[in-house]
Amino acid sequence: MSTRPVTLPDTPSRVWVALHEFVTGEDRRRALRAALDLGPGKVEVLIKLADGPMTLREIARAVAIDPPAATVGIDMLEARGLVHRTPHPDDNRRKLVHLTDAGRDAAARGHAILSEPPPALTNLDPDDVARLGEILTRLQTNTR
Amino acid sequence: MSTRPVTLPDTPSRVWVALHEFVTGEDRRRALRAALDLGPGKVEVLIKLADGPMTLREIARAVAIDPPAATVGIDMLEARGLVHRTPHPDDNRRKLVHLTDAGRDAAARGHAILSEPPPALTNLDPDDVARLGEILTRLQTNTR
DNA sequence: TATTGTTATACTCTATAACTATA
DNA sequence: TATAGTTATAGAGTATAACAATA
Repeated sequence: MSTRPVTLPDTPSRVWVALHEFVTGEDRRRALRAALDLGPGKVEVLIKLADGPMTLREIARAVAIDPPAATVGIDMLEARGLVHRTPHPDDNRRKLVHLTDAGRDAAARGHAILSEPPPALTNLDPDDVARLGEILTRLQTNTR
Repeated sequence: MSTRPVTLPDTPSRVWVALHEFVTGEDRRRALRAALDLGPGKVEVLIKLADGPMTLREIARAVAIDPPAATVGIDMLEARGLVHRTPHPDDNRRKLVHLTDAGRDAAARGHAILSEPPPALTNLDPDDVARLGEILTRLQTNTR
């Protein structure tokens, strides 16, 4: 009787689970909390705002939260002096959220933390890194 | 004057950011909430408990939370009838947390949701899936 | 009427500190 | 004295519903 391997061959499902484990194994939340006292969602907002001001609605859509959550979240960032609101020039209902200088600094520091690859990836064979990059490019264009 | 590409070559950092975007783009939290009314952390606990009972301490370590958070979390799962506590046979300070039948069912359904690969991955060339699986295996053994 | 932002409210998730019971 | 679990408390994060102002 031949022994069969316990692990299945590489199916999309198995690869998906492994991908998730690898990515979420790195605890970015703790790193961001320690460095900036902000969660990943707040840092994500700051980084998006680095490209220019956004309305509350746009922020909510960009980070997949509801409008009330955006209001509360921006309230907190504003209380910390990282963003500020101005009236929208074309529509008095809307408000534009801008980064302050402190917010721009926090966005840059947060981006640096989030861009720091884990050692396992840094130590990976450069050919594998290149292959991985190519496959990811194909995945990203594979919306369908 | 030659035009240089805007994107940098594939560095570990760029690959890391792309990996993260791909993985977290799928909103598992909403899917789990809709199907089971549980968050990813709770489902993760249920799935781990499917391998056998664990003490509160073991659960806390396994999902990287503090002991009080484990107590509160298990309280909630117990109130929903998904787990139950029994005294530890060897040590009266400890308690063992077991899945109930309902908990085992929820763990299975949660595992199915978490294992469901996104369309982009399902549609990926099987050779790329295999390559990706190999690279992930090398990454996982690359702890250093 | 529809849209933008807000307030009120509630629940989940997690952390720190202090406590109880047991080893 | 050290460990396992708990309680109390606090804050971040997000959701739903109801509301005000503006389009």
